[in-house]
Amino acid sequence: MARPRQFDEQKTLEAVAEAFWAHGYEGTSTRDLAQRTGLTVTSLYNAFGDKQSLFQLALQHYLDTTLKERIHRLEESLAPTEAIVAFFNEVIERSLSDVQQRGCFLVNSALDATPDAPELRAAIASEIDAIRAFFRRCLLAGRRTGDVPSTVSAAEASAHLLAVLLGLRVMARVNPDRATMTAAVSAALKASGISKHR
Amino acid sequence: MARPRQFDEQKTLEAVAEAFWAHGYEGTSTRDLAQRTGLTVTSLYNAFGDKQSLFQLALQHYLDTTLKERIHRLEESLAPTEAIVAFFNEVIERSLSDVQQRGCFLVNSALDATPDAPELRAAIASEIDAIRAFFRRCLLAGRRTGDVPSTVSAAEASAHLLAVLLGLRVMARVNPDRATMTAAVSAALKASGISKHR
DNA sequence: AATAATATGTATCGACCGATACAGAATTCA
DNA sequence: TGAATTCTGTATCGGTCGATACATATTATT
Repeated sequence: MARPRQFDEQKTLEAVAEAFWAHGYEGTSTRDLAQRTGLTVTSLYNAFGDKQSLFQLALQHYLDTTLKERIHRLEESLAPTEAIVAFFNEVIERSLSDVQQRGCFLVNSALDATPDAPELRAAIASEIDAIRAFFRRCLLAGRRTGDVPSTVSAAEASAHLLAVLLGLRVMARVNPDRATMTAAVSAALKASGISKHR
Repeated sequence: MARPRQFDEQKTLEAVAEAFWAHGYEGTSTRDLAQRTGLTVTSLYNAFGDKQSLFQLALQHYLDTTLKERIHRLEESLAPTEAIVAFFNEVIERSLSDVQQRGCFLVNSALDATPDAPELRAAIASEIDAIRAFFRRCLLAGRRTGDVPSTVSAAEASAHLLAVLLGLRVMARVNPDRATMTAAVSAALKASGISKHR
């Protein structure tokens, strides 16, 4: 028994995420967000709470629609080793096609999160570990199918692949160069017992 | 024919760097810097220019005294492959011993630098490439001494090691875990033809 | 000692920050 | 239709931001 919201919350969170993604938490004002979303500051506060919770909601929305979607889609439609290869390929293509060179919202947030926001840090750490878990599942599944030699430690290789992925995202932000990125990925895949050709 | 400066510029830049390192550019106010250095805002502006140039000077000071010093020291005193191993070991130990979990000032700055600061981005990209050049020199030298097999491409392996290093720095900021870090480094070193034991 | 030049400290500028009070518009339920 | 409830827009709050003007203190040169 009340007036319904006159804007699309999902679209709004996407616009908010893009603003935070490009300029960071401190570098984005609530007025910027209002202009970017086409709403008023009041509506934003009314719908999503204060700036901190708005940031977390936008980050979560980004993760759900981008990262988790990617993991789920690749893991379901491709063979284990192919899923890992495709994952890296998508990250590279995304990094190179973004003219704003925003890198990864999650990684940006990881470095933007100051020590005095422990719950945010914990949430980010959890999401990052989910990526590692994805690598680990693929590696173990690949071992069962015979695509990954049993001499490769899943724990070690998944940590290794995660580090390379995070490193790629830093490169994407500051200097996205295809040759460097593909070289790094190629070496990492070889080390994990995954042949390059897909 | 004038009054000499009554503070140590190097010490001041170190204090400034630590503040920016921990809280980022936008998250550190000029008043924070004044309190942290024990100076007045006026003195800071008088000696170093505005906030932007103060940031760049502090970053440069950090790089000269930490990163470049480390590269120079290791490259001069150790065998090529040992220099790489020692480099990663130092990074891991530093990451784990920092209770503030600040990660790497250079990497933090890389992600903090917005797209509308191209000269800063270029400077950061240049510094990052210097790390890759260090890896490359070590790999090529290691090949000459026979410690690195000639089947390892120096271009590919240096990009790979750089990605792992940057990834480690992200991990250090959000969740510094020794097991994950050492696993990632161990796999990367093996892939580069560098035996783990030092 | 006189003078020129620089450093320092206080006070303050205009702009922007996050956040909210308040009133009016809009919509659902009775 | 009437009333309760929620949303939206304007205006504004106190605080902090980066930056600077100004006066004073301090030092090197003449």
